[in-house]
Amino acid sequence: MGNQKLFKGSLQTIILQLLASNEKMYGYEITQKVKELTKGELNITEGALYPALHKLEADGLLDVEVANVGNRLRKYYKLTENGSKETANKVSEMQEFLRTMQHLVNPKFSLE
Amino acid sequence: MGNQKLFKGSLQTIILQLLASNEKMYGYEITQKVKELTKGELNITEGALYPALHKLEADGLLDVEVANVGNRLRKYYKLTENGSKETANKVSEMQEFLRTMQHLVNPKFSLE
DNA sequence: TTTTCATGCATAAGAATTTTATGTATACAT
DNA sequence: ATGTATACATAAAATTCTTATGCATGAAAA
Repeated sequence: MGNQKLFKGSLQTIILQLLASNEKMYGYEITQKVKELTKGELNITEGALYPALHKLEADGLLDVEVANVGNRLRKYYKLTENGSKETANKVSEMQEFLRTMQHLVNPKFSLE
Repeated sequence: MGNQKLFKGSLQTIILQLLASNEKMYGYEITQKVKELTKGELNITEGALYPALHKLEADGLLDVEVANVGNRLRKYYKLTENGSKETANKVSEMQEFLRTMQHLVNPKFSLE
């Protein structure tokens, strides 16, 4: 953490990209997966995650499927057809953003 | 533009990094330099820039020097000693952030 | 056995950062 | 005259997130 604020605006893209490679996931699973993949560097808070999932669903990018596992509730999310298209767009934008930022922040930038 | 929102939280770091490689700059110059360096991809708005500069100054990271050029006012900003340290920190955080995001968004991520 | 931790969902208040919309002013070009 | 570039500034609104709660199950630790 510490640079958590830098992730502002990238949560949707992260969720979509995870669902592009995992078919279906539920909220808590997403938080754990992100923590694992980033070695604890990024912790998605529930206060950010659940509203984001609801918005993606409202925008038609995700479908929900409620399941009962043991005595616990799970809401599995997966990409809709339109969600897959938007994922491709958003991931491209993210990569372009990363290239741009790297150009600005790279040490060799000092020489230009 | 389009991915402008992704830059949320990175404006301070961009300003500091520019001042780390340019000694002193004024607000309008910063907007033009960023536009040039990113080939128009990133446009810093004045409504974001000026409050950010004032905050960096208030936090003791920047010093101001007012100048008159022609009949126009310019406020030149430069890093304080403490500002240079903070720049190093923030740039490191940014690079760590970029690595993390690239790991999450990279195509090969789908294979993990 | 009671308190803590992990799982699993959710929302609301507040903070931080940005966009959008203005406002002022000089000066050159159309 | 009107627009465009330069140069500063602020205020209202939007966006996105953090922090603080709340509910509920179940296992482990104290």
